[in-house]
Amino acid sequence: MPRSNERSGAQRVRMTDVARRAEVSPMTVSRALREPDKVSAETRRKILEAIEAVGYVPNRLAGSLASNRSNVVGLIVPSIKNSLFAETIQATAGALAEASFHLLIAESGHDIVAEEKLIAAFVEQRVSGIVLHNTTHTERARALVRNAGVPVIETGDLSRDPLDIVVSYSNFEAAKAMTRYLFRRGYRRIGFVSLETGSNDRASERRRGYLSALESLEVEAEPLLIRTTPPGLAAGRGALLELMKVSPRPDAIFFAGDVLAIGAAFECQRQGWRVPQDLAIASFDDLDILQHMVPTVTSLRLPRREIGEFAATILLQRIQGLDSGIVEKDLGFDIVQREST
Amino acid sequence: MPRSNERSGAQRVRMTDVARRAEVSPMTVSRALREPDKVSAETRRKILEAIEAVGYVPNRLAGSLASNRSNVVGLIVPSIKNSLFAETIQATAGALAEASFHLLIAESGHDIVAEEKLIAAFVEQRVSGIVLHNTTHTERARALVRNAGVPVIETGDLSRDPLDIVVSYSNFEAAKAMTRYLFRRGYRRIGFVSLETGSNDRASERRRGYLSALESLEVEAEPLLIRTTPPGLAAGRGALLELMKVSPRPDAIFFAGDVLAIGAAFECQRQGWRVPQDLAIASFDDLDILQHMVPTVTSLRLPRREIGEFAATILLQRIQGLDSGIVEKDLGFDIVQREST
DNA sequence: CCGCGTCGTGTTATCGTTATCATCACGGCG
DNA sequence: CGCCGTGATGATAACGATAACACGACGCGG
Repeated sequence: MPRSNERSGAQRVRMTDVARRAEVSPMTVSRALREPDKVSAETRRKILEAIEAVGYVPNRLAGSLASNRSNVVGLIVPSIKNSLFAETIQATAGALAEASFHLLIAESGHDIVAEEKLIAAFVEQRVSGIVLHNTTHTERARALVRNAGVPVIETGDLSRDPLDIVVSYSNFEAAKAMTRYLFRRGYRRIGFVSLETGSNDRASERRRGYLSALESLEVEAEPLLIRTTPPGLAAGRGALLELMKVSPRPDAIFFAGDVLAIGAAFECQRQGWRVPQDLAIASFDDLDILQHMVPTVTSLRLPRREIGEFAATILLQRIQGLDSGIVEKDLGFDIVQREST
Repeated sequence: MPRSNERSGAQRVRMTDVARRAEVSPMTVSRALREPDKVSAETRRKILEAIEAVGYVPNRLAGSLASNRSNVVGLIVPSIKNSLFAETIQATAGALAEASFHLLIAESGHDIVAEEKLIAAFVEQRVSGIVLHNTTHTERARALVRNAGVPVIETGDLSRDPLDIVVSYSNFEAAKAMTRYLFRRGYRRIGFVSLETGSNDRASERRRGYLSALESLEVEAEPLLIRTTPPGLAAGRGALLELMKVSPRPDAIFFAGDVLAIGAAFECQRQGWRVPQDLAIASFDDLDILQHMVPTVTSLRLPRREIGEFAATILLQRIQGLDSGIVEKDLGFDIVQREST
């Protein structure tokens, strides 16, 4: 029964058409494309010529359906705009591209129910792998990926209860290390600013790290020196102003979220507070800009690129059935000391 | 003939299984999911119950193949890391998500041959639309999308020779307007820095705009005051230093690329050059940070979010066959004056 | 000189949906 | 009272590829 051919100018060329022109069976065309070695040189030549001549573009939907394999990987981040993720995404996409895999990207906005829906959508698309930046998920989401049997990589934090594979660094340890570093530099009233810890597991891990460092240093945590804010430059500035109202003032502030430290550093300049003499500033993510500011800003260097590459590599291995056995990869972090502390 | 079921724990549930359990035909299940109105309330209830019970997840690969429609849109940007694109991507993804469409994202790295390959890959995936940020393409790429009949939206610049639909602002006009604005502010030796103009059509349009402004102002362009650099903060700094060696010095510099102005502004601070007294600085993209710096930086505000939303909206209309007839949408730009000029 | 592994290719069934048309029960209306 | 539109459902044939097996030709060893 013929079906309506809705798409306007689309010249629909099938493998059969190529086969007819090359005077072989469709199966041979299929092989010529996927396993060229299994086809004689002469036949291959004829087929490639035919493909060129008729303008054939393989239909991967059909291919994936028949072979039960797809060359698409799904990736979900809390926010595409966050430059922190951008580099990881770039690295992931790059590594996947080499294996002709593509990336379906979506944004969960820190909402685990939204994440669940996106995971469902990805499973419907039969992606062959999923990369997540959150480490907490709805029960339904967990069941979904379990039943689908899709390999999943979590990259936001080392998780206690991984879905499958984890490639990350420890937010807890990183925050702890930075806090201890500040103490070692002589700062005693160390303020801490993080993003809202509610639905953001990374933020709360960082806060835990800060508190744990203080405890190990036998410094009593001061609630007044701990703040949470929304994301953004302006919020960093706001948090700074609040903290500087506390008496006695903090002598250092550790900004544990995205661009907060940058907003704060600018405000210091505006207020005429000297950094680091009047106030030391430390940041979490080592954004490029930190090493260009005046003064340059101390921060944690996170293995953003490495996380992306590693995630892609492991995923590809799993997809190709070569189970590396790796369940958790801790890529660590570095503290980069600069003028601000 | 039974086929090997490679995927490990994947419980493969088909529509048929749901149908059997709900005691209806698969077709009714299909309808219950896509056109609920066409199924009686009672039947629908049974079907949803069955879906829940057996844990059915529709296979969109099969669905798309059969219906010749997909809910995936491809998007290609020169660089994912570029924050300029991030906001547009976010807006596009958001608008598409509302219609249950997803975004396949890839990076061309300013290489039109790479772009061509990506377009081919997207067509193979049978995406139902493509969003491109470049406006120059290989002939093969043009043929590819033409034959595939896929709607394409270009967003990088208003193009003279659009592939299909253009949603953007004019880089030429924007650069021209900013240059004229600087002149109006009293600056007479206006330097210009852009990214390499070779494969980057936007960069060369901006340069044309700068030159055109000078010409209209009857100011002779000075080759020494015009530079191109690689992207990045350090490059902006480098360009600044080069330009400040020219004698007589420029009294203003217009940085027409990504984060160049930011790097330069920091270097001014470091060198003790007062902005804007010793040197005025203007930037192209209105990144958030510009309004937080000290001094705040004048820039062009580009409709990044609007471009993304509009692109998605138009694409969806085209996909749904409601041709709006819009071929080019100029979303304009604003000059935001701040302390640096 | 025959059996058998290998190479290149074709045949057939299938992947899991959806489009189209057929069917059937029902009810209003002339 | 029978005709016919309407609403709900089903049967069947695609969609465009790939997996698995079949098959003939060929070369090699015993």
